[in-house]
Amino acid sequence: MSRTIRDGAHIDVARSAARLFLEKGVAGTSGDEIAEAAGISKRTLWRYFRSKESCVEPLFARMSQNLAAKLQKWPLDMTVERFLEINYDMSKIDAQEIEDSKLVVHLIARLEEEPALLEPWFMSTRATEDLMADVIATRLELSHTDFEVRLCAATVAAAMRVIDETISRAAVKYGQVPTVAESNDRLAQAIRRAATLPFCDPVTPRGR
Amino acid sequence: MSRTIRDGAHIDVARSAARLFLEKGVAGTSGDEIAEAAGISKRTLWRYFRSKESCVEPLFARMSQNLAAKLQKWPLDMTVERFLEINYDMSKIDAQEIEDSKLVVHLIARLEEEPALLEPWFMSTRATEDLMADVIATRLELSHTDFEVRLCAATVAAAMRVIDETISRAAVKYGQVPTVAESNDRLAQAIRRAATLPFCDPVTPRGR
DNA sequence: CACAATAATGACACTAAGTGCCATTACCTG
DNA sequence: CAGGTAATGGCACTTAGTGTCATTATTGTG
Repeated sequence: MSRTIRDGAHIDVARSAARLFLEKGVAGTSGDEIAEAAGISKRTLWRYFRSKESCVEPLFARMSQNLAAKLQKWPLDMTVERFLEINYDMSKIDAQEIEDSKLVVHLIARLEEEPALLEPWFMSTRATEDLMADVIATRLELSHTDFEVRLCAATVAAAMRVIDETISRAAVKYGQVPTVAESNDRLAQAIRRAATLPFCDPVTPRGR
Repeated sequence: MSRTIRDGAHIDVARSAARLFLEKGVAGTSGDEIAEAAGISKRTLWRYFRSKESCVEPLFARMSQNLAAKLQKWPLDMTVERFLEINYDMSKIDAQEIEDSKLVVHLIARLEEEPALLEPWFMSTRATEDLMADVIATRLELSHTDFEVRLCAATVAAAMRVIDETISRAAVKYGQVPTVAESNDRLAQAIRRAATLPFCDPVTPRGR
């Protein structure tokens, strides 16, 4: 990103912030505490983040980027279902990433009690939307600024958000942890149904 | 709402805040200025709103509630297209409401330059989502907490948001003001395409 | 390697957002 | 009119967030 800021500096802070938020609530956590827990000065914290709540955004962003990285490799001649099925797991060998996922799931599960977390969560959904717009535009050979593409990206991102919220709540509050295959299946179904453009099916590069 | 707070006190503040935000930007407007412009004390302002940005929420909310009021009267045996066509305008005789709409359109058109306004805007979308969940649930005789209903409400609300953003930007930045009929048509189409459940078509109360 | 340029950080003072507390005022009820 | 409750205002206070500048780390260059 920038020239010399250590890669991962922001997400390290995000992890500290997330743990504090989960432990003591957003209102019960001060910026100073986050800075101290992350081992940076107060001043640097506010250079990294525009607000206390936004400190957790890098965690949400990582999930998006993760998905993005996968979707980059989605072959044009494959359905979403098949693609997600094949890609199920694979990359999730990193222990850090599993830990991050847990934090994210707990944060999402707490959205109702912690409305302050809604802002970063919605910002993340917005980022996912942009991401999906690129994916859709690429598959259908359209511009990512095209109205139809924006519309489709918005509905799909919204569907993904609902899936995330549903699964996270079920996991944290009712202990219903689905298998990765189940989650992916549910996600694929929701994406397909939410889509307003046919990007979920195989597409043919040149042909009309 | 509450026992003695004057009805419309909040939205009056919202109007003052919106005008100031549009004139001098969010960052360039202080809470004190908003309070002064609205003729209330600083202290009361912070009792009304949790943050500076959220001051404009009642304006967004009014648009949602407006739509909600209409949708309450959506007959079960009518399509969205027809319903919106029939309801096009009608209620918009109130001068105040036209003024409010203008403010909202300008606020939405400025979302890119004023990311601080994204939070209240997303909150409003969330409210619309809840609203649509009720409409969908009623039409399909389901619970508004049902996963399928939530999913559909989310995609539809997202579509409505994109329409609002598109139309507002086009109007403010390129002077392309569509007729009410055009807007409604576009809205109906987007809703229908975004929907994951068949609530846009006539539904039969008891049957099946 | 040394040195200059530039980017990142920290320290500290400062502004402004937002809260706690309590006295005062408006409103509703009997 | 009296008395209870809800809303407001004033003021002190906390904390989120910024401006400024000196210091330190990093990178590129001869």
